[in-house]
Amino acid sequence: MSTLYRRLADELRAGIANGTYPPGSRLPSESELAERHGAARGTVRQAFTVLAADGLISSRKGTRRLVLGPALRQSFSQLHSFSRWAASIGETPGVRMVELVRREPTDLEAERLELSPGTRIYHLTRVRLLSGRPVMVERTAYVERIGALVGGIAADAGDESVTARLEELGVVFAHAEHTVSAITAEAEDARLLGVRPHSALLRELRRTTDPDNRPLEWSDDRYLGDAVAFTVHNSVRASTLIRSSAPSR
Amino acid sequence: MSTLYRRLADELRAGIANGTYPPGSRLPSESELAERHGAARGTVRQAFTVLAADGLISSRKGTRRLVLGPALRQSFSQLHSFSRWAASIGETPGVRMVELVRREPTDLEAERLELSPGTRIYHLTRVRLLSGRPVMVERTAYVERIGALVGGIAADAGDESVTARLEELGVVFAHAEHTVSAITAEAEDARLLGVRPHSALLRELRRTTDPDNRPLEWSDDRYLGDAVAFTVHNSVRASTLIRSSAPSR
DNA sequence: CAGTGGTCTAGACCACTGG
DNA sequence: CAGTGGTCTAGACCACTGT
Repeated sequence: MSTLYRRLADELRAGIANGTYPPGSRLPSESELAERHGAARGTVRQAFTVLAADGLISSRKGTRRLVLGPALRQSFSQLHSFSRWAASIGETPGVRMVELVRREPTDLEAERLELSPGTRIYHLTRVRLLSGRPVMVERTAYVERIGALVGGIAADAGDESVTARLEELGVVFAHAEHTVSAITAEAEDARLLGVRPHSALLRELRRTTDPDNRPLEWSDDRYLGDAVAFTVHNSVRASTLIRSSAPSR
Repeated sequence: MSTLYRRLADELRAGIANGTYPPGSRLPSESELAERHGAARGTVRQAFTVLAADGLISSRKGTRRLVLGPALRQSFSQLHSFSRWAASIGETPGVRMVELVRREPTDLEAERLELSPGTRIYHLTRVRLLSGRPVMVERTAYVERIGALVGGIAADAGDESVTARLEELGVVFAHAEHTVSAITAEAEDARLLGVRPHSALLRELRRTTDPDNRPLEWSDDRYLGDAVAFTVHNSVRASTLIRSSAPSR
């Protein structure tokens, strides 16, 4: 379960968060940490790699690692689940169910979910609330296997997190691709969110896959323009951000 | 310069791009690659780490690594430079100079650039074009040291890339933080981009720092809503994406 | 110059996959 | 079951930093 390098990373992360290693300070050297924990240098380096991937520290040959700042980053699961994200920022998540149907996929859905001809999908439309205020319209297509589970969940769970329940049922969300663009509110968007048509919305197209890269869901989420922003850290060494020439349809 | 693990990573990346390892196929095992190149297994693993960070492959205990797809990812420098990005998608970049001034920073600029009291900034406003069409308004504040160089560049370079010239002059851009949100076009935005006021724009706030995390520039870029989208790959293991509760001012 | 991180080697044991 | 990736050790040499 918990490995040594992960425990070292957690300890360092905690030290950054609690002020032991404030932003701008230097972390202990690899050899010092290795000796202190009775670990090999390579293991300590694995721990540092985790923190660097989170944008918490930077490193240069010849000097100890520099602390950049406390953890702003949210975990994959917070990014994936609206409910968890809401909880992490101290807001109360809410849901207004709009529709759940089982139907034939559109061409776009079939392509993004890599469906064989003839298979069906479950399509869920909901309005998500933060402390009672509508902030996002969610339109998600689930592959049939997952959608069958969603049917049972969404029916009775009220404002519960679909993501959390699916994970309890053994569904593993491993990778996601998020495409963010600006869009003008359509009539239905405006009605569901309680804003004027043509208001500026932030659109997130999300495709989530399992550990073997098999698609699980494909979602078109539209946020109020002033309700949300997405932040990315990148560096010369590691980056996952792409700027593409146009929103993918 | 070029290290063994980077050469291995490049070779594997090329194999994925040219069809030797098509999406969905499995890569050679660590031990096989190690033996074939006379390298240690740890070195091969370093190479795989690079590809995984780019979202090109996934791995699970017990099976060979899976090829996810060809490289969609753009490099840090393409993300950082509009001109390089334009070139990478086959468009001709253009620039319309609006203003370059040396002045006192606003409070926000002073904070984001970590300025000492009394220092000044250079503020550059430009309209960026793709194949002659205005697609983005760029408003960038440079720290004084960099701005002095920008003054010379922007004056005579025409449609040349400021970023590329700064790098030739020895400025090293190492980290960046991008925050993306939706915003309504203000009067000046609408005029510069040739759209109606209140159109939906995609706003990118960008803060770029050097290898020691010292701020170099802080920019507010506003794209036509249908001109651009940002895409992020993330996974349970590595992610750099944040969803924050509100646009940072 | 001593200290540091970057790279690389050559082993080891384990948990997991798939036939 | 053999093969694979995940973790970990214990070394080594180098380039770079800061004094």
